[in-house]
Amino acid sequence: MSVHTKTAHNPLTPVAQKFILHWGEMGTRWGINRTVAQVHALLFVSPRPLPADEIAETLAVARSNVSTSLRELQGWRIVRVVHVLGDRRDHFESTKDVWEIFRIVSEERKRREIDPTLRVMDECVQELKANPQGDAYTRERLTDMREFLTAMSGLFEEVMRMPAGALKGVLKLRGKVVTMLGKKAV
Amino acid sequence: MSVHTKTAHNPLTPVAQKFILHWGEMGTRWGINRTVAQVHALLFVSPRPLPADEIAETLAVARSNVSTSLRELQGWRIVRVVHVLGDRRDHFESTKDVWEIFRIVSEERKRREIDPTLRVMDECVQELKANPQGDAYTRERLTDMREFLTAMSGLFEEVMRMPAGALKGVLKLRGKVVTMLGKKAV
DNA sequence: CAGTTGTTTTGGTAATTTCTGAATGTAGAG
DNA sequence: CTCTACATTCAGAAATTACCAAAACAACTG
Repeated sequence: MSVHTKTAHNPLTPVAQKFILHWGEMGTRWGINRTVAQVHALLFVSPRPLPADEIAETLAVARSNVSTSLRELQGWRIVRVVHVLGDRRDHFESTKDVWEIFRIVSEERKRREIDPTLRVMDECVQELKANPQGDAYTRERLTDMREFLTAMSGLFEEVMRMPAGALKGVLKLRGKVVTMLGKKAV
Repeated sequence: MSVHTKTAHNPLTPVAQKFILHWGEMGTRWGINRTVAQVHALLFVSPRPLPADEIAETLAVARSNVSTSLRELQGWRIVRVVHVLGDRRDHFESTKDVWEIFRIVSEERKRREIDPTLRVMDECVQELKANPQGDAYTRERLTDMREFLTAMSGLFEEVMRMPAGALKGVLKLRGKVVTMLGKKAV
């Protein structure tokens, strides 16, 4: 049984551990399950794809928990299955490009959370327009909010469409671009 | 006792209710307590500052819960106390400018969540530099991540420094700016 | 086909978070 | 000073969420 131990017993370096734990905490703050975030962190720093059981062992969580987390991460499209020759097990690897990760996760959250909100706001404004029962103020506020979200949403979409290496460019231009925008905008 | 009922029994219009409920849900998704988000939503659409007990009644939650939530919102600096003549009670009002709300909340979250992360990343990279125990790969990944976060953080700060009305300007320029950035960046 | 390996589902438990009601604290009014 | 209106704090109840272990399921292997 444990003759040909496939799981490589890789006991996290202190630094990797530190990173993974912190990433997990951050996850919880942003409404992401701690284990999910930890699995992601582990895959992110891992030089090779890992099989689920190794992840479970390394993070000391239940095998099933890892399975669920991996599913979730695949849903977020930042983790995918790969195969290793001579090993029947699925292995998992994370997207390594940080801008790409950011882009995908942001888009996904927008789709799941902002877009529905926008729809609700539209409905609200619509309903208030249909029968303006005196709450002109509320209507004004909701209209404001809707416009803001629509605007941000659009801007966001454009930015996210930028190629993966683009951030560096933006950063080079930084100060200038922003002050320019600021001036024209005021 | 209930002779001079001060609480004005304002039973939310259907639309306000819809908005408040949705806002509450959204809050939970972003790691913000549902009640906190609801209180904020209520104050946001309310044409006048509201006293805590009226909020509690309108949202049908415990008075103490409202107290806590208001405290939290004041911590976020998007709600403040005001006073109404002839009324001893504290009244609360929300910032109404949507860009301002976004700006403040974003800054606050950055300060509370991104900045500490950045610190941890720095430490990690530092430690890996000190004793490179073979995990060159991890080091590379963490360095990447740190650089990314630093960059985003800086860019973000600049954008957030833009005046409240600036978003409109950005939006007018939208397409152009982004494609320009995109081009120079690739 | 029987055995092996790996994944997913399920039901229940543990941990965390949220919320409440009662107690306590505070300040103006009489 | 005392009474009352209002605000805050806090311990525990209630609800939610995360987690595990076992069972069911699926897919390969020889």
